[in-house]
Amino acid sequence: MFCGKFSSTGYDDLELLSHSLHEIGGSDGVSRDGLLLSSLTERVGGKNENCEAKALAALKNHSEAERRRRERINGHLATLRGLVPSTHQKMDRATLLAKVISQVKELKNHAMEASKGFLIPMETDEVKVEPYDTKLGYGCMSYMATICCDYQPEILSDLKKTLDALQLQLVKSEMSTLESRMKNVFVFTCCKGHNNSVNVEACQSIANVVHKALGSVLEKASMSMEFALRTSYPNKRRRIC
Amino acid sequence: MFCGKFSSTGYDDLELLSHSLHEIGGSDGVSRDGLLLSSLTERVGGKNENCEAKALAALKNHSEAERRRRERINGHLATLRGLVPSTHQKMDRATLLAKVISQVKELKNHAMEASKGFLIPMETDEVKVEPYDTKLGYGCMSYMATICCDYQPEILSDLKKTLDALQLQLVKSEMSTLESRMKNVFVFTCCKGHNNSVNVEACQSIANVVHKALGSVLEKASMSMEFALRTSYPNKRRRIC
DNA sequence: TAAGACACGTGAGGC
DNA sequence: TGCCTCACGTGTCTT
Repeated sequence: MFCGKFSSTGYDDLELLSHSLHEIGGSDGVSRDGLLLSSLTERVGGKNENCEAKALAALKNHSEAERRRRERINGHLATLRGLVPSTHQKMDRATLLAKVISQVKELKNHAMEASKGFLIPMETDEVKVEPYDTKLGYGCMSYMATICCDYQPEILSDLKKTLDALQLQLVKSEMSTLESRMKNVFVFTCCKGHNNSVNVEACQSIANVVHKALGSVLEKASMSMEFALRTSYPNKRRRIC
Repeated sequence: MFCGKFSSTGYDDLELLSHSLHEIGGSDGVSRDGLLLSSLTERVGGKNENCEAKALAALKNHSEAERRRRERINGHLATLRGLVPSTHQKMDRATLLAKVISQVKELKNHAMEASKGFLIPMETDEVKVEPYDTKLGYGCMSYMATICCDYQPEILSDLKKTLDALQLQLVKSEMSTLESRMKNVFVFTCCKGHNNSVNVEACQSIANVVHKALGSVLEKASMSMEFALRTSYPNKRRRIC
């Protein structure tokens, strides 16, 4: 074994090292630790003593550095475990990483959708809930819900209450009013359950519930509008333009 | 060594195994592989032959399974390397994971912001660009830009053109008009450059550019509004309500 | 040279 | 028992 040009400083932690090596040694009686130690002890007192000590110290440093590296990586993995939605924390490393990958892709899709353009309210009243993004994949499907009707001040709070009550996982929510009309579009997702597969029926039923809820918001609005028109004004007013 | 109650099927891949062991053996002449093989060959012909063979085969299986596991994990890591924004693919495993963590948190914040509520246009004209989310961290800062003014049909296309031209990384874009007023709010981010640190000056200059651009949109709008008022109508019209 | 990163084979422990 | 996952120390290559 070649030791190189060390400036031998004289310190000697051989004993300590051999002790720790014994401690961490395997249960096998003829392990290589034994080999190392014998080849070490038979030279004690020789001119290679420092050399061997250095090598051993280097080995110790090496394994400790490796341990630190492992700890760093595992720390990050633990953080990721906390970031992915999971039923329980028992997940093997590969599965965790796969989940992280799908999560990142999913979120990126959401971000893309969230930065899409404007919307213009049309003349006809409308409530619809339809599948929005089929290319999402990764056990996630999204719906776009639209409500378009005459603008009334109280409809906003009605709508907000309804959405809050449904506890949807919103991706985007856009509202615009134009002339006397308003249109609100929001996108929500139904992501996979804990069995990792999309529960299509559940999603569809959620979509139906949303549709119903929006329908009653619209109905309430048009009823109060009708009432207002009947009692006070002969015609629906529009902004003069 | 204890072998247990194997049903010895008679096959013998000892030769193959020892060959592969030599192949993967370290450069050290007295490695434990040598040890294993000697303790193996000296018993050839004994009643423990099958036992040893089994043990060796199990060891081989084990190491191969471990290799497959490593490959699986590394495959996922490679996928993640492709998902994080990076200048070059040379990245530490720990660094990669750290980046993934920040990316996930970042995207989650975006998703949260994207699902936030409504906005109401006020009476006074306004253009502002201000830091939006300071808790983002992870080398990412976001700005919220607002423009609020009288509604005019052409302002929407002006605004859209302006935003497209600036090529901002939009998080959220909300527009609402109420009475004759409109308000548009959008959130955009300036994420870290390739040196992993936020270029604060660059972000600020982008914010300034956005502010300027919105300012000219507003100016154009108010000028055309003024013109319309002067030429056609004595008073600004509002929807009667 | 030393320090860091990765792949490897292996022992331990959980079903 | 076998199979699987993880932690460990080490060899090797790169900077």
